[in-house]
Amino acid sequence: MIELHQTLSTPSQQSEPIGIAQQLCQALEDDIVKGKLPPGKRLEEPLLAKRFGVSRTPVREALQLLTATELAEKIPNRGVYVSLATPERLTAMFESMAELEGMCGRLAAKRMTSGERHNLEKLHHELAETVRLGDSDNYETLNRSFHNTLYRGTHNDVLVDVTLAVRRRVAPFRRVQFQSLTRLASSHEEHQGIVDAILRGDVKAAEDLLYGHIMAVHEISQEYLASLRDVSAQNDRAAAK
Amino acid sequence: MIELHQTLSTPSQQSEPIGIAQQLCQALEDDIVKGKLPPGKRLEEPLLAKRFGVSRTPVREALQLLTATELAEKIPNRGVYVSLATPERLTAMFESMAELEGMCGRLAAKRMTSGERHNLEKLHHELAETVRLGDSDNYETLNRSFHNTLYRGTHNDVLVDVTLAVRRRVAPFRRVQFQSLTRLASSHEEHQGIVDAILRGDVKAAEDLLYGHIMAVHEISQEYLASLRDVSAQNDRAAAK
DNA sequence: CAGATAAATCGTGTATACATCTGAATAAGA
DNA sequence: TCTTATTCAGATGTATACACGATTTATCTG
Repeated sequence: MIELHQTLSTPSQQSEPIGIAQQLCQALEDDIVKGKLPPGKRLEEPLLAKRFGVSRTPVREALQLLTATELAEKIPNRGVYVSLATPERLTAMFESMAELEGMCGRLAAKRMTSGERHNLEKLHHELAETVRLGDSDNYETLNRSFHNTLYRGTHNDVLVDVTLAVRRRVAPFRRVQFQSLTRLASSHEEHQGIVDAILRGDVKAAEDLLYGHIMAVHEISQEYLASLRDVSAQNDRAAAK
Repeated sequence: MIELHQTLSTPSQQSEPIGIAQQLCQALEDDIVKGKLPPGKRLEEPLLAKRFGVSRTPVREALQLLTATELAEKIPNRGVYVSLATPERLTAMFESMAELEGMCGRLAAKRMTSGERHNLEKLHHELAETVRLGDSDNYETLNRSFHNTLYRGTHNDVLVDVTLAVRRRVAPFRRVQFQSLTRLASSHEEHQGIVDAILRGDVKAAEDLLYGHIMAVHEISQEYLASLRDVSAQNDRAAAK
């Protein structure tokens, strides 16, 4: 009845020994993002335990990790439920992310060392290559490094943590943008302006450009969310049959 | 050998049924903040289980909650350790908090409804009363509501969550400011300016004043941290005897 | 037949038992 | 005596069992 996952281990970066709970959490995240687990769906421990072939203990741990990322919420004595991803909530997430990225950009433009600035420039050039090749997978990876470098440029570990936490939360909805090659190109163009602003220490421009850079993804994601709703509706119809 | 806690239930707000794990987490937080559990200290499950008279299961849950707040960090297969609270990290926390409060203030000044603005003013007046009476306990409670109202004024649930998360992280070090009555008064004076800025929709002023309001606590907390280090040093000497 | 109440069913919360891993102490060898 | 291997104690990771609570179904009463 329920489709079993053939393997829990992710093909990439299996090198470091990661716990079962984290793998379960990752798997559940993916399922939530892809709409297999619709918002509001109850996540029952015995079911998941059977599905993944483990006991309830690591499942509970995974669920707690999930709730920590706000992708699901727990009601005491009543189980864990997939969080609702309303358009309003999506807007709120992107606004928060945009504000945080802008903040990071402003501080980074002020504080980055010359070495860090050079590093950012280098990543930007490597990104150009992936755009030329249309290599969206590597673009996503390098793009992550690009933004990470910005965050760390603030020289504020807590701010880095906070920003990364929010990014994990929006990541599901950001990911879809990379499927469009035209978006890839315009994203890279925006990066150009950002890098310029950072290199010349233009605090205000860095902040504003980064804010816009994130908000540009907002609309795209809303369309994606709408398409998910269509899929969900289809599933509902199929289930009602 | 090890002093047992007489009760796990907190005297205040015991009304709502809260889980054991959360109570353990709270207790551990307090112990960490008060220096009973020094940074770097290993938190061993069997020990804590005995100490609180419960099994390892809820203890593990509590530790996971702790690590989610970054007050402790977990190394796979090697246990959970109390995070280090260096002066640099403290500065980073306060800077992040100040930036976030400023951000919230800016958005709140722009978006709060007249009802919300009125509510903020009302809380401000109630705070004035506690200052007059020197009632630091109620000041802390009302102060929390005051800032919560600001956060919610952004009309952005995610931003509220993020800000609250960081506040939980700095809360330990903010708390000490309320022990000083002079700080209570100056804190309230700063609130006055903030309320004025919000009421007249002065976006920039609200942001700047809130940034300063948080950073004012920074120095006080650094002194507190220094005093904690003294205590820790004394403990070390006593243990070495 | 509608509403309320009681019993059964199922999931969560907690405790206990077992497996695996880590760090250290000890023993063996050079 | 120092280095290295091995063993061993203890903690973490996982599985299983039990207690509690909630929800649902069935029964009873009006």
